[in-house]
Amino acid sequence: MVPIIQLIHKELSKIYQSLSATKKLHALIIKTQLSSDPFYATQMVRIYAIHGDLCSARNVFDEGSIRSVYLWNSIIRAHAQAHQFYDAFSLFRKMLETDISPDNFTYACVIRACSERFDMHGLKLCHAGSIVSGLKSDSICGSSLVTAYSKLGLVEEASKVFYGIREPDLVMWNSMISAYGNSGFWDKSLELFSNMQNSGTKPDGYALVGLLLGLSDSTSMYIGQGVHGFCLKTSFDSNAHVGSALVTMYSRCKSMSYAYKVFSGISQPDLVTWSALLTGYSQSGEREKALLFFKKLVLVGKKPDPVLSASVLAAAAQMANVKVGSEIHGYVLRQGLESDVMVCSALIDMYSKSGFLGLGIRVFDIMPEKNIVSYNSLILGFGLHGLASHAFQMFEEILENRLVPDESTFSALLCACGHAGLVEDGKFLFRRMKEEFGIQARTEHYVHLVKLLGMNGKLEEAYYLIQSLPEPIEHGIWGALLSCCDACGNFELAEVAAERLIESNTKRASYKVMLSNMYAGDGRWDDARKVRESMREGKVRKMPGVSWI
DNA sequence: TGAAGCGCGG
Repeated sequence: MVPIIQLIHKELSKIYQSLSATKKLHALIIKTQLSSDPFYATQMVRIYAIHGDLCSARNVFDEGSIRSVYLWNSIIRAHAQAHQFYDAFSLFRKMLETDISPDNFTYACVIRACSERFDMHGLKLCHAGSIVSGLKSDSICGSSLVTAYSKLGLVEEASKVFYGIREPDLVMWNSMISAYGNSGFWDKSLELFSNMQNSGTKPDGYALVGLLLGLSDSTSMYIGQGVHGFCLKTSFDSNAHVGSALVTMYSRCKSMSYAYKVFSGISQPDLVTWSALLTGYSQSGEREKALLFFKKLVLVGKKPDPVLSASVLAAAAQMANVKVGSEIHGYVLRQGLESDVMVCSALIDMYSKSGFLGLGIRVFDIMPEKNIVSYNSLILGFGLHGLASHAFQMFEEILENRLVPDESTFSALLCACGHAGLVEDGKFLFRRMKEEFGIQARTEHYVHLVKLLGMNGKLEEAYYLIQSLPEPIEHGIWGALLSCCDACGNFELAEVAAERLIESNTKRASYKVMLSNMYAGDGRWDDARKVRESMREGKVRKMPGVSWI
């Protein structure tokens, strides 16, 4: 090989060097007249994209090289990875007009882009296109389809793609296991995990993380323990991602002692693992511990990132202690994270929940970039302070700024209606959410709506609303009705709600306490005693030890 | 001499 080409290849392997080194290399390639060779053009596009210089990448693509499928793929990917979806898709369309056909890599890239911009229509088109191109049984294309469908909530479609492939490879198995896990079907992902092993494919860390993802409450913790056992046997517990997923799994199952045990067994926990533990403590009510671990992580020299800062701020928000929260605010400022949109949203939430809505508004006003999360935080803040009209003004602003309201936006607005007693506005908003914005109501929305009705003298309407829902009805919804009955002193309905809660076999004691207190308050001591006794009986429950693997 | 599909924390 000519020495200069050798030099270029040596430089190409050092791609993580600076942008200026990349530009020098580019100049060298132009000088040696290699820039029309699609290999070198592809390499330059890739390297410029790594350095975030999309303009130079695009110039390389536009300037005269022969366009191989590699070159097309590299420029489409560069735009897609930078979330410049418009450019990515217009290039893809241009490519379809040329003699070069897209291959499995091209489709994998545009399919992923569709899921990232929640473009169901585009996804179906790309899926169809890949079939026409003869990629129906391709596993690279297939696994990206499985992931994309499951990200858009269509697990059924994902499984159709999966079962259409005769011999799934490792990534294909993992994609489907994660798809089921992400959708909460842990039983199906477990079944697949076992099928995968029977077919002779050895699981890796991805499979285990996918499996652990679906285990999200204490009812499935014994499964999680089984998976944990498997991780120990196969030494996957020392894998950083598996370790974090285990910490998260135990945290979600409200079993912080296990979560901590796993955490302390990881030799070098990264920020994600720390954050999983910290969020676990914060969400299971042990806020002081969350703050303590935040201090510890700063002490061992870790530099919190925006996500971790946001989760410690959430712990402070729960404490409703502005002193703690503003200390963390100071820390965030010193770390230079004050313009991060996630951190700012957490600050808004913390200040408003600590009673300092004005400070939250100030953070909102000066933040350089606002997204739907920051609007949601402020709307919730206005709602909590009884300022429903301000909350609705913010909603208008969201629409004016062409942002898309999400589930949390409506949840916050319904909560605002509840605090201000705006029954008709709340009902209207609930309808708009479904009809105009196509958002399916979730438990939290029903809880807000039931409370809004129940607390404003419309207990029966709330009851009929719950009656109209398909089974199984989340216990939180009946719980909301029960607390309204408690507040209004309606025993008749309270008993119905309590009965349904007991039927649903929820372990939460607070409902029974509420009912028992209601009876006691009315002097119905026998009834109160019966409820108390049933609590004592129900309490003795042992976690069955089962290994599913 | 080339690219790529799957993972944890808000």
